[in-house]
Amino acid sequence: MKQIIDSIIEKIAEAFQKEFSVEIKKEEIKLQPTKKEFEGSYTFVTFPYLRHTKKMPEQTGEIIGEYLTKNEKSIASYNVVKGFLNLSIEHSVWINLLGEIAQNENYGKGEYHGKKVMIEYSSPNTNKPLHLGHLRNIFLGYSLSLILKENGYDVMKVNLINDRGIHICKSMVAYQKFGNDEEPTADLKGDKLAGNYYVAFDKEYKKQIQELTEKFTKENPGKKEEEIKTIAENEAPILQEAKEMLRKWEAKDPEILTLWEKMNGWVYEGFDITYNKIGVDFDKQYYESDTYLLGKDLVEEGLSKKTFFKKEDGSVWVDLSEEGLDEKLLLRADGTSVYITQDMGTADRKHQDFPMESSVYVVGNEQEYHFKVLKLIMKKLGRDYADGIYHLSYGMVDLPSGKMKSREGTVVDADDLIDQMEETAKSRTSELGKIDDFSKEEAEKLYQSLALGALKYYLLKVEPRKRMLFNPEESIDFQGDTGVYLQYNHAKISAITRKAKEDGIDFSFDSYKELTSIEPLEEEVIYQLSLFPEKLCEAGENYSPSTIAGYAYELAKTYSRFYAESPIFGEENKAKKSFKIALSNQVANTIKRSLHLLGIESPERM
RNA sequence: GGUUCGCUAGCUCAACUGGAUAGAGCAACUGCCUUCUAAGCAGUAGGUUCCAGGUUCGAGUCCUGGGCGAAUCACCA
Repeated sequence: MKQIIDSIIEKIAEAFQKEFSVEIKKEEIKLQPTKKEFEGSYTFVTFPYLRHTKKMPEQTGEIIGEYLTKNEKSIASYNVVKGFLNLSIEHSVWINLLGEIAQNENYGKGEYHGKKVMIEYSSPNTNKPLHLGHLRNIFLGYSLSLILKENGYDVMKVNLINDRGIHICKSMVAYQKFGNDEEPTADLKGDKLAGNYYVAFDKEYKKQIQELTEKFTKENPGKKEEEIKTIAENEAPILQEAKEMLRKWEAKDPEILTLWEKMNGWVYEGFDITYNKIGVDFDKQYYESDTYLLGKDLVEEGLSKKTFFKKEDGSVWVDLSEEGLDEKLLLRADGTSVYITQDMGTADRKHQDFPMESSVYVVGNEQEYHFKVLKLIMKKLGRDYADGIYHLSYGMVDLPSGKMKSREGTVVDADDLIDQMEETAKSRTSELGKIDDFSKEEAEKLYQSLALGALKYYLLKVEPRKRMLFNPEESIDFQGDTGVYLQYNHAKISAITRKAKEDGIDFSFDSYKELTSIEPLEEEVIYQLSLFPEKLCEAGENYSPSTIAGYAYELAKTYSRFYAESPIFGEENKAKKSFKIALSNQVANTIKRSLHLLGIESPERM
């Protein structure tokens, strides 16, 4: 379709030259889709050019429209409303276009250019199971990796696992105290087990704070409540134990390391089950226990380049006030590193492992400041990849009761949610009774596809930066603008192509290329199909799976109208019947490709 | 307090990066299954796009000021 649009634009430029004697650059001329209420497919807006044409908007439109119908054979007719010139395209152009799209199964796929991009997502802590917020992160990252690959990138998916630190020690301490050597079972995955002890730690910690506060208040009647609370929080014995454990861990205490490895191993097994179930994977895993000491040589490098500076106490800082930010600590006075130090080192390590032009971090929006700083620092250190650092920031998933908090156990657990949705899929499906001949395995697989389809689409259709509200009381829809609707349309069309093949109907381009006329809805469906390449491209440029979701829904909706009004196998005209089947088949293919880019499967039957 | 982000129908979200009468889904109401899958289709109703100015042929979109909400500005990660 691009050639046709380009050709029309060229002719518009020509019209300006011949009719108005003005030179307008082709790049300045834009066509936009015609609004549904008006006749036509593409619209040219005349307002910006009136100072050149020195004519009224309607007149300008008429003159250009007249010129185009005479000189551009793809234009069938035109109409001018106010200053908008609406162009209708010849039916034969649409028919040929369908043929072209149908013959190219990679229609719209970006040419492989080999530019490297790394996408980091998921990045879980090993002290708690995955919840709904993680799912938004994971689905975004995974979908984005597919979208960029389809746009011709060489993509590396990585997971940076946060496997050390005080929070990990908290669940370990609680396990030591209350665990009684409990082990994961079929009913209790390893990540769930660890998560339970993280919650147990918090419970005990709160209890101790309460006790200490009461005790201190008695002992120091005059003291401010807040001060006492702060002291209690710091002095609670169980927290001291966790801190002590972290010191031992850093000193490589064998007993602690054994416990750490054992518990983390359980968690990884638990995570793998979930990753596997939701159909995502990674090309490489990084562990923070390997990377947390990195970055110190970068601090040295920065000092010698005088990019960083040392304060009297020996701590190292960078001054970002020119960039409108503050001074930022990079190394503590005792020589230990902070969060940003690690991330600097990790950025370099990643680039050594995979020399990428851009590096995408799928991380929640509460870390926007952190990544802004990281990018600036790496730039100051002269890293050429710094410009390619991109923080794909997304909003939190909130519950009606507020924020999800793992340590308080107020989260929507990922596994539970998926199980629950599979149940819904199961009961809906059996109510409808369309797959009674399925084997048990086939049926289970379908429920899973539908449950994940609904969930992934639900999380991906919303623009990432918006926070979203999830109400567990109202289950995720299977109707309307949903993943299931798209899957349903795919399955519906699959039935048509199955029947066509059984009946031995040819629906290749040859079978309908003689057709001269098509219906408006058919034209609209082909128009939608022709948008796939630009939508794919746009999704890649904006790192935006929601673009694909919105596109697929529009396509399916347009097709559904066609499907409802226009019987296919009842069609008398043979060429027309073949055309309708080809059109349907192409819609199914495009829906399938779009869903695939969102990480969603397209069942043949449902 | 500074910075960033968000605010569109009762609810959840769109709006092709400045275009025409702001669109979908859910919820409500009306029709449509003896013909290719009704997890669907068609329709009714629902709006001061947070407010006030400005820029221009044209503003939900850009600028200024204000309101509400969130995040962040840690020697936590």
